[in-house]
Amino acid sequence: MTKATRRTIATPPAQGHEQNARPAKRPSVRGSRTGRPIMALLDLLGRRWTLRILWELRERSLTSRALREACDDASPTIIQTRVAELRAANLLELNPSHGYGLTATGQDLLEMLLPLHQFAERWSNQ
Amino acid sequence: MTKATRRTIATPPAQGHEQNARPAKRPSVRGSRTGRPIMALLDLLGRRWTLRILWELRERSLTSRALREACDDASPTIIQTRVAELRAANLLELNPSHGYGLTATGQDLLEMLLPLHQFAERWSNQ
DNA sequence: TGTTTTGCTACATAAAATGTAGCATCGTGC
DNA sequence: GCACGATGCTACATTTTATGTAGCAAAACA
Repeated sequence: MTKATRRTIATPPAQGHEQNARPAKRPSVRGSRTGRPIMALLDLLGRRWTLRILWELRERSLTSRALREACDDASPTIIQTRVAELRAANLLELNPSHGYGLTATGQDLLEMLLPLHQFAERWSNQ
Repeated sequence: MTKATRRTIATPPAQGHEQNARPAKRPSVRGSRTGRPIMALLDLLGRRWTLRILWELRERSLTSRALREACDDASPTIIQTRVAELRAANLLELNPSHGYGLTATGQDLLEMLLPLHQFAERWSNQ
């Protein structure tokens, strides 16, 4: 691979601390090497099921199994992977009593995504 | 595959017309079968390079090659695939003189994504 | 005319996602 | 104590997707 090397740096791009998460296998984000956090964020959100996971947690926490079911029964492998990435990115946390939920940062992010709901309705009727 | 069957319905989910795009190989969106446009949208945006492509076109049109370079020299195969999907979704169009650019709908969508830039900056400094 | 540039594709290789099964742990009820 | 179910998470073989290189045909220049 001689082109854009992929996913080689930690998440968030300039953090330097891995609080709140066990070591994910690939706790990195493509684009973060450029020093452009937006690229790192777009890469993170552009991975399969990531947006959906955040969306499903928008108004309640879910256990890992419930989250999986909410995501059209996606395979546990990928849900665990995405959840680990999102925890490393400090967007998601595991509360032993309630399951997975958004962090304060994650809620900030989600608020920006909520308008997508209305857009999607318009878009589907075009 | 006995679980969630993937990407079987046209985009946007309820359109019924394929204006503005040559037949993409997979002009469909996972989740659209549920009748929940937001799921279809999250699936579309959650494919690799899709958010990045929209982002790179936020303030100017780009030729296919320029778009590819802007996307960290991603492989032409996937850029063409994503571009075809976005055209089928009526978010992106090809203007023979300027290259690829956002449609009016695409611009609507992008305006919702612009705040991500500031969020990303805060997020990377946490 | 030849030379670029364009949009796009072929195709072999590498990487990621899927689907099934199942492990270890923790709490609850008995 | 000890089943029992639910939880978080993992193994692994198969399928799907992405990558990287090369290159084609058509259009736009020169």
